[in-house]
Amino acid sequence: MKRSARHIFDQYLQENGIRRSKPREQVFDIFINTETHLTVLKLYELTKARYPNIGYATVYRAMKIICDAGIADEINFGDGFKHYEHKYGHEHHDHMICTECKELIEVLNPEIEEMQQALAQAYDFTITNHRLQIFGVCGKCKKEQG
Amino acid sequence: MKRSARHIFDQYLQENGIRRSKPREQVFDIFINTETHLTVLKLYELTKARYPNIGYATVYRAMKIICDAGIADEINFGDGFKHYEHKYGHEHHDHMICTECKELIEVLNPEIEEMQQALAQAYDFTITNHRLQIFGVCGKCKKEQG
DNA sequence: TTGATACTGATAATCATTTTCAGAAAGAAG
DNA sequence: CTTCTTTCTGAAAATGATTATCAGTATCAA
Ligand SMILES: [Mn+2]
Ligand SMILES: [Mn+2]
Ligand SMILES: [Zn+2]
Ligand SMILES: [Zn+2]
Repeated sequence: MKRSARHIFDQYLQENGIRRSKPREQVFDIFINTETHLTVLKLYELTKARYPNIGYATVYRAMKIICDAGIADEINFGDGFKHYEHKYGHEHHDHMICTECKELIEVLNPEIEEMQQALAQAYDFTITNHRLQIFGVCGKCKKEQG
Repeated sequence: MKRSARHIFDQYLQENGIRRSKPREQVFDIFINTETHLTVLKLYELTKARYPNIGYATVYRAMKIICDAGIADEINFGDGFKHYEHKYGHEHHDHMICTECKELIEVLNPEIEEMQQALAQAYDFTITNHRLQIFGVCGKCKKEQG
């Protein structure tokens, strides 16, 4: 049977003596029910909309724990903001970002992944993680611009 | 015959009405003679060592222009600092970064580059640039750790 | 119920980068 | 060489995302 993110999270809190506080649960609730790439500000706004007492710092703190638990992943797109996406139950993937409309396309090419491994081996390098971000213009934006 | 970075830079300044000021030339001099990936602070220190009057803000300003001229490239390794590397006269390449000793290995795999193009085409996406950073542990560090 | 301890929201601090600004330098014209 | 306009400079202040601080509050095992 499938272990839910909820279960994984509970177990992580348990094992690390982290309390199941209300504000933390609220951030978790909003994050887990929003399937997009979220910035801290956006996450704060969404949480605040439903749970008006939430504090900005708490969102940062909660997301750090949610990442540590393996539920979320922090992404750096080089725009000066932290972004979060779902990790648990999601395959690794890379990102294609349209610099016009900011659309984000998740892509995965197993061959590219393999070649990175081969490349690393040639240097006796052991990969722990990688980041591939492709920037450009999406089909829609190309049409709109002629 | 080969057009030097110096020539390219002069032409860029000329065409954009940017003056050939002394401090700007000093930063250019240090950058062009340092073949490593430089942070702004490091660049400032190196420049200051030879030209004590240089200001920190001037290094930022000069590097922006040097990048615009196509001589340097700004890299974001996600460590909170801007890094600069030589662009003019250097082939595109990706980076492998050892998270232990911070060593930087420049790599290039033409097949990976091609597959990115193929991947983009499948989405009707036109690539303007990309960033591939591979993090892990280098051979040296693996030995030292047993 | 209680007591130790983790957690909270508000706020201040941090720190790389950017902006501001008054004085200095570049460079075109004469 | 002088003059004049405009760009440039260094120092210092501002910015803005993230982190740390702190006094009061909530959690939860006992
Ligand atoms: Mn994603
Ligand atoms: Mn490089
Ligand atoms: Zn687009
Ligand atoms: Zn290493």
